[in-house]
Amino acid sequence: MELNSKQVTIIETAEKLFADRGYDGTSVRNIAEEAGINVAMISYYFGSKEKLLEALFSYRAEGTTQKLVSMLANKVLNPLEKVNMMIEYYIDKFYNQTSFHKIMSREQVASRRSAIAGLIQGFKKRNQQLIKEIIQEGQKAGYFTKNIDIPILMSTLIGSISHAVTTQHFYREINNLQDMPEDQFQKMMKKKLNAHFKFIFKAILTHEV
Amino acid sequence: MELNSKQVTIIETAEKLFADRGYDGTSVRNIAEEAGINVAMISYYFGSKEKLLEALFSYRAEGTTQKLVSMLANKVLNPLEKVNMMIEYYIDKFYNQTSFHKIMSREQVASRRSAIAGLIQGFKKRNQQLIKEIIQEGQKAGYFTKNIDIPILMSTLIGSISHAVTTQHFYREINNLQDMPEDQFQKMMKKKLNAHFKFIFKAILTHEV
DNA sequence: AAAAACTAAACAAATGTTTGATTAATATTA
DNA sequence: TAATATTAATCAAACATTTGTTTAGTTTTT
Repeated sequence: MELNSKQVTIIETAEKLFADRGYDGTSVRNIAEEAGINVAMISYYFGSKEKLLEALFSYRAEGTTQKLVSMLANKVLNPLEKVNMMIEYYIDKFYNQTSFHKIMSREQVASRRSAIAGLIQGFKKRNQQLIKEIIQEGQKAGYFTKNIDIPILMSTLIGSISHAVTTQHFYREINNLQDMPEDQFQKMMKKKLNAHFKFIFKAILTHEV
Repeated sequence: MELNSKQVTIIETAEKLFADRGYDGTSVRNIAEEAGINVAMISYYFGSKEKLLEALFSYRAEGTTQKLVSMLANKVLNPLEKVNMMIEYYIDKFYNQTSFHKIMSREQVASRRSAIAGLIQGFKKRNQQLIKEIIQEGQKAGYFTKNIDIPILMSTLIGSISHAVTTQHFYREINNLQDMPEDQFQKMMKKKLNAHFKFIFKAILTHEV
């Protein structure tokens, strides 16, 4: 879908507001006001509020799977290095698109918007298939142990990162880090999460620590 | 807060609807209709829709910390056994109160309802403190390694379980398990998650697999 | 008789969407 | 090039519903 600059403005404004207040907690007038446009423009460009959400999903989805595919094709990296790259990729993705992932994490709990549910289902299925291939490659090469439950492994990765990122305001308070600048906090968290998950995945995949 | 049976009906109906459609996606008339009561009864008993949500949180929160405290006090179990009990406890908790945790996981992403945010913050702070004590006990006794990042460890546990439970409809589809009866599916998932997290926690806490 | 529980109806405010008109940009013709 | 026609973009206002809450009265319980 081709988007002009005004459409992008609307989508990105909606993204911010949906992330902060939820889809149902955000009115089209909120979006219009924040984006500095007339309410009618939302219907004019997207048809409806719900289709705006779908447009947002399409907008953010493009190029997601691509990265994983190129990782899989890499012939230089061994399977564990690929897994580590995947971990880095997901952590970066969640931090770089926090607003979008807040919306996504809410929508996937129980989306009454079936078009969105279908899109999310599609991402998940596709990505999980790719990761399965990376892990199976490692198993064939004798790097990884057999009997790895990939859905649960992915749930651990996605669920943990998602939880850590979307609730970081709580962790700032719990650990008295309210005054730490955002970029510094993020840098710290990224580093910690990377080390943490690389350790966990190595333990699970190789049974070595 | 003392609750009569009608108030409990309202709270539990609201819980179900909030979990399925979100707080803002559920109207007081939805709740009234589903609960078979007059709309005015919600204001009459709880004051407002938002205070109903607060009442729901209080209703479900009671006795949560209690279990962890009694676990901590246990003198027979060694620290790793305590950690394993905690894992079992959280997995059971999420499965037994799925609706509530769906609401909670949505609210903690970014709650505009400060009273709720405060309550969640309270739970988290209290529970994390208790778990910290269990782990520190294990470190003093020489069972566990030093330098364990408890917030990230908890994020892994809570985030993963929460994600697995709240998105289990996706995992049914991805793994073609749509036809498996709910209780059988849950039993399977519980078993898998238990084994998975006990393995992970042992690896992190003891550096042994 | 007093208090509590319950109800239908009304309230104002907010919701997503459409209408009908106006302005701006682009294409076509003279 | 200048004038005109056509399409796209923008707007304020109106639309019908739906929202959470309150009122004023009735029924039930104590």
